[in-house]
Amino acid sequence: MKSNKQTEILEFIQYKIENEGYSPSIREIAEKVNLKSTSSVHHHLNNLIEKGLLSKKAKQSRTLTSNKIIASFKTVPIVGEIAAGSPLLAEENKIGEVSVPQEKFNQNLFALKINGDSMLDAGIHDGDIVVIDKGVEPKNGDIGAFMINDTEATVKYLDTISGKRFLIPANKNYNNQEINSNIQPIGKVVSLFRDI
Amino acid sequence: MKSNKQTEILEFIQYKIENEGYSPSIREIAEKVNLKSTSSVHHHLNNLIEKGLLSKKAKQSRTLTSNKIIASFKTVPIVGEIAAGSPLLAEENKIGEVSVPQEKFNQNLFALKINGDSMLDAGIHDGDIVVIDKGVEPKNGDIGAFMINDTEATVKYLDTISGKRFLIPANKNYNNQEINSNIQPIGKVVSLFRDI
DNA sequence: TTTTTTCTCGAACATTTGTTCTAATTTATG
DNA sequence: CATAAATTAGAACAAATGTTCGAGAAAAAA
Repeated sequence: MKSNKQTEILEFIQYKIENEGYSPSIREIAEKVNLKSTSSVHHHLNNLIEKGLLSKKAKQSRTLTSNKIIASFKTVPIVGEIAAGSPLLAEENKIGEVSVPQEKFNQNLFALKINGDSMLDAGIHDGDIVVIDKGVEPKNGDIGAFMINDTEATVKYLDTISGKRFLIPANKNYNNQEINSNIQPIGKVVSLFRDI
Repeated sequence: MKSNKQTEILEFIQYKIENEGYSPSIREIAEKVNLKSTSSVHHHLNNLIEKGLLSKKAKQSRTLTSNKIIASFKTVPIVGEIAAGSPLLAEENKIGEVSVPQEKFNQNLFALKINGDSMLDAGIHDGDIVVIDKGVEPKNGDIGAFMINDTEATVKYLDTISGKRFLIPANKNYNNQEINSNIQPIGKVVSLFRDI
């Protein structure tokens, strides 16, 4: 009897949930941690629940959930270059998925792979993945995603200069672009991922 | 009968798993999608399984799992400023957690919150979270994390100049720092997260 | 329409599963 | 050592749950 039985049980539950996708039954736990009786497991479970380490629904099978901060995630699609004429989020434009923590997730999120270095001075590099919230209209000073001619998505600063609104790159080698009817805002850039 | 019943069922299962942490029972599904018989649900479940959209263990309750690419994640601790004398990953230094996709996860990962703008030109901003792999020794040209005097963690480029090894910031306002016995490599920076 | 397929219902059944109780055993405590 | 507390075991029970079968209803196809 090396380590604590309760720890053993807790870890098995967490392992099972992470790897199988569902909680073990009491008898499965009993077998795993070498307890001959379901009531022994029951005893430990109640103990763990009292300590606030576990939760479960009474009289319902396999409803154990670990209260350990096991973040829950959702994935949002990553789009790359936009095929001419196709809607932004068309399946053909999808090049992958990126995950965002559930607490930040909403149905308006998607991600865009950055192509080029026009936002380099904002710390947004070629190949970075930016997450965009379609539900938030970019305001002056924000970094937003914009659709140009329905075929190209671009990420730029938005700001007003002398009463006119411009897409403003964060790179001196690129020029400001005045917003016209060919440019539609998509949403606001809310986070960034990079593999180094 | 507006939308497809199977879609309805699938979405309920996914919703339930994501929000409650465990799969619904067949009767719970029946009630939710307005089917009076468990066998009706059973029928649809088998259909969904045949289509490869669901999996379950036979004769075991609440073992439905969605085959939709719901990425699995693990969290790694984020450390901020390092308390003097305490080891890098001491509990007191931990300021949060960040998640990495399971396929990239290994036990050597942890994250560091960037303090300052010494790596600005590498697109690493103040407040960014960088993930560090302790199992990978930074090589020349890599961005690595280093421990200085056992009290401060820093992220810099590593390179050799005239036969000597330096920590090299990505910002002209900061100076190179020659590596001596007070500077220990921690690991290589492998990814970056930013909330905008 | 007729035929076929798909979907739904109801009921019954077999297992799995959580729960409870008492007692034996082990471990800690004085 | 003696006592108390914690742990484990065994059995039995009640409830939840998955499964199956037959038949009817609805929808689709011919």
